Amino acid sequence: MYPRKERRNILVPPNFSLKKARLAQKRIAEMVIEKDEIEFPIRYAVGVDVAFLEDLSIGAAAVVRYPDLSVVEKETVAVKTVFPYIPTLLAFREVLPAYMALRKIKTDYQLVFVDGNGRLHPYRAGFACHLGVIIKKPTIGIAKKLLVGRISEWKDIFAYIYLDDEIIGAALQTRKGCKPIFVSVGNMITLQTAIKLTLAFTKKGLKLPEPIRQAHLAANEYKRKLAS
DNA sequence: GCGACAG
DNA sequence: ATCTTGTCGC
Repeated sequence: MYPRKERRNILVPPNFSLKKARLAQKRIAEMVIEKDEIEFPIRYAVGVDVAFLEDLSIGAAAVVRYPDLSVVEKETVAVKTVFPYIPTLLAFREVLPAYMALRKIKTDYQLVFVDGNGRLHPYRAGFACHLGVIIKKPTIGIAKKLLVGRISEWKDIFAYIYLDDEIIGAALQTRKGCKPIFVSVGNMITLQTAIKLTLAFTKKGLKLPEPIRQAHLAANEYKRKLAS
């Protein structure tokens, strides 16, 4: 039926159609704008992340100010999990909680960092593209593991990721002694700009860009609050 | 057919 | 992602 792991805490909805999901991803991939349509100068960037607790999906969003990288706002939400984790279909599981957390943000942000891939996806329609097309805002995908593609030659801390002779993302060793992170275009941005901004939003000595790191912390904070 | 596979 | 304490290294 669907890929990997038969032990899931949730089943695909009875009305789910893989064919339709792929068509949706194809449309999303076509809607992605790979041009810099960002409002410069960037003053605020928000990071979104999703955590899980039993049958709940916890969406978190954290706004970071540039260039000092201090946290100015954090919002969280909890909704019932409606879709299992299936590689390449991550967005169908996480977009709703991420979108709802983002909707609570009052700060006027110019950029969104998403915990997952953008174009670094077999159909060029990862979570960051999916969310980016929905909210019509510049998004950057940040993943901690490689989903698809091949890492080319490393040039210092940098290496492009190729898939079908096409550059779909980049690996960045943001911290010495750590595995790299994988950056890719979500929407309304260029890979080059996405790389520069990722580095600009990553604190020295830390691996992840601050918006993502803070969203992750906020999600876990809210999670243990619910658990207690 | 087999293995790989974001969070 | 989640289950979990201390511990090795820069």
